Amino acid sequence: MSDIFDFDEADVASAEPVKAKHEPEFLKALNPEQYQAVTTTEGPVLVLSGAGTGKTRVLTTRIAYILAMGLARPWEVLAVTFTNKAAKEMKERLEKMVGPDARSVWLGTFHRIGVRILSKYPECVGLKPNFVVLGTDDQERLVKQIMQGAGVDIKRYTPATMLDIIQRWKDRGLAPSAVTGAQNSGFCEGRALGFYHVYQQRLRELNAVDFGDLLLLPLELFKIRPDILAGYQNQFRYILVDEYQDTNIAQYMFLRLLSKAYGNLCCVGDDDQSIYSWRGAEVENILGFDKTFTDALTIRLERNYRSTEHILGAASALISNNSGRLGKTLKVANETAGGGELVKVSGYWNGSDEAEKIIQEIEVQQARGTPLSDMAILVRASFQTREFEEVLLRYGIPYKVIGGFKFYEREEIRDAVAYLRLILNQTDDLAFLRVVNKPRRGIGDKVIEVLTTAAKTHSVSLFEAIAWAELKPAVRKTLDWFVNLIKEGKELSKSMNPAQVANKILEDSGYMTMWRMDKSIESDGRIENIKELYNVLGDFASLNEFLDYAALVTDTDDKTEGEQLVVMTLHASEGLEFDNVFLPGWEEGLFPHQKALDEAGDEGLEEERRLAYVGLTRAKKRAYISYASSRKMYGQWQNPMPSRFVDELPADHIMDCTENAMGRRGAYDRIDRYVADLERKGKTFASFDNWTPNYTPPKKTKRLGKRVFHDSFGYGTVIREEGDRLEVHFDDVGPKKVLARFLEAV
DNA sequence: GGGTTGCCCGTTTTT
DNA sequence: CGGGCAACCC
Repeated sequence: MSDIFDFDEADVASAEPVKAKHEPEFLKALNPEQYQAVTTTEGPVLVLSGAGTGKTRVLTTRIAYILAMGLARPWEVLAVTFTNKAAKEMKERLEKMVGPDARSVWLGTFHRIGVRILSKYPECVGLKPNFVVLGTDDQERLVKQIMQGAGVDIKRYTPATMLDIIQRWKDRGLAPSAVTGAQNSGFCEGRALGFYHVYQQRLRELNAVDFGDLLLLPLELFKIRPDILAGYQNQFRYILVDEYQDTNIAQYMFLRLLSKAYGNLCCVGDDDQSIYSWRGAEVENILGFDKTFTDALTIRLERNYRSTEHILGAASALISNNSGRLGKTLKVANETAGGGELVKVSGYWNGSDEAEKIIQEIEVQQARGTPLSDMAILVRASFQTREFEEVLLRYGIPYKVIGGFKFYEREEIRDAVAYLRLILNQTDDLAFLRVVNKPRRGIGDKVIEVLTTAAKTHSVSLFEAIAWAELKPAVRKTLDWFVNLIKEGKELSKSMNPAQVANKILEDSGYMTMWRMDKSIESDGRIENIKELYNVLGDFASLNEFLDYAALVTDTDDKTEGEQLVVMTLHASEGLEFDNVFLPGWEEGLFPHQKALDEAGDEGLEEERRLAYVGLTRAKKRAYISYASSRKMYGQWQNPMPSRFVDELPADHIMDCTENAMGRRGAYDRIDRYVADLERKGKTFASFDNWTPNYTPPKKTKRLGKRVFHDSFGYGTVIREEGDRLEVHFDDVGPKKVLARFLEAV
């Protein structure tokens, strides 16, 4: 598993590459545009690659072509992706085409490439070898510490927001000294920039970097050391970039710098699939490619090999509502009789109705021959997965929720990794703080304070400070034991494999016992996860090697096993394809998401629309869009309107599958709700013979019996409610009818 | 130092 | 409605 991310260090300087005379056979499999994208090796090239047009094929074939033609040697080619998954896939496909040479190509995520460069010259940017890459939780803790230390009201100005601001600066390639007054955020009375300074300083003290640094620091390095930059510029004859629409400004600067000597930069992407602006991606990179790179050639891949005409027609019409596009017209490469099935659009009464009907349709489709693994439910927000999980469990259908909680972000895994980090490196203060009192050993804030002071006066790490600090006997005993434990682990790691070391340390420290004693429902899962970690560790020769890997990998369990239905967010679906795709929750407020509209206005709306486009274009044969007229969000029933995206779908490509006779359905629904209400109150439901369809259930029965406060009448108890009109028995003035909005819950 | 209660707030997520 | 966190109490 680690081998995917290793590089063969074959950068041996030798003579020029040897050029070949004949075109390789594999070019014959390409269509004319793909052929052009592959063989136009010189100069800047932008490949606008629509959904399903064979972008990965172009990228891998292009590298294979460059190598086969002898235009460069493997280590002179740099290919960057966003995700480990994409890198892995590309590497595997390349290996099939060119054999072991693939291992010498610089192929990896931006971050992985960044680490590789930084590991070679750590001192130039103030790092020591073996620096730590921080996870989000460590970053946030650090920011919080800094802000609290500066006396900031953490509730008013949250560390998460602060960290976000820092990240946006880093996304733009701005070190603290480069942020100008105008770019400083108004956040926290303009103190944000100051915190950024301190944050970077603290990172260096801890010999740590965050994800943003993996790009920012190489850029800094190139600035300070033009000789090193020149070395890389001369090395990389050809640079390729995947998912260019998702790059941020720092990544753009990185690519621009490195491609300067040869100018052979090939970016592949689709502006219509840019869905990550909220984390710093800059659509301008792709929109302005031909302006920033002079003489750039733009090649459009518009032949779609994936979807039917109806799916493509619906998707194209939808995305045509966006302005500021580079413009592509997707054409079906393989025509189907009648254009395939129409996109089905259904309205349902509520979220659970929607979930149930979708699962039923999935069963029908499965019976008709589509394997579960060729179907997917794509949701806008992760809370939507819950409703589907409930139904899937009830129906006994194997499924997998992708994304959500990542393996390496789980508490128990971060803890276990922290133990390992500390064993390898006793100056890792963050790891120390994480595990010193886990399981509880009676080491609290006070002891940490003492250690921090001792560490400062003797300029050592917290772990080393234990030897110097003045401690109460009981604490002394515990900490000496802890020191011993870690040192013993260190000793063992010289002779044992990482899995054995981890097992020993997690047992001896009492960490495993802590979870075994834990009665909560999650504890079994946590123990399982740690066992899974032992498995992963078994693949590594040393702890060091494992930690390098773990820092940049967030998921091991994204792969589905056999016959499983996948449920995931639209964001996570980018780059994937399925026979049948289900797109629930197309409702105003949810999709487009209200927050996207509030925060980014029209831009936000367009990004939401691109997300819808991404979702639709994942489908090969069938797409199902649906919305519910009532949905529980934040514990409250909402009655959203169908999404405007539903209206934007062209009539000739869709079929309205909403069950007819809405009136009847309306009646049934109201009865359903009434029954649900009765059940909630613990009553049984007798018969709805007497029920007229006009019955409207009271909106918020849960206010009954609640204590409330009224400005003029004082405290009281709700005794009856009719919509917003409540009858309250006030302690002082007796029963009164008042409007809910004049009351405060107590 | 550890457990409990009460309050706030609520996207998307890779590395 | 529920999770996460901070203030509060033992």
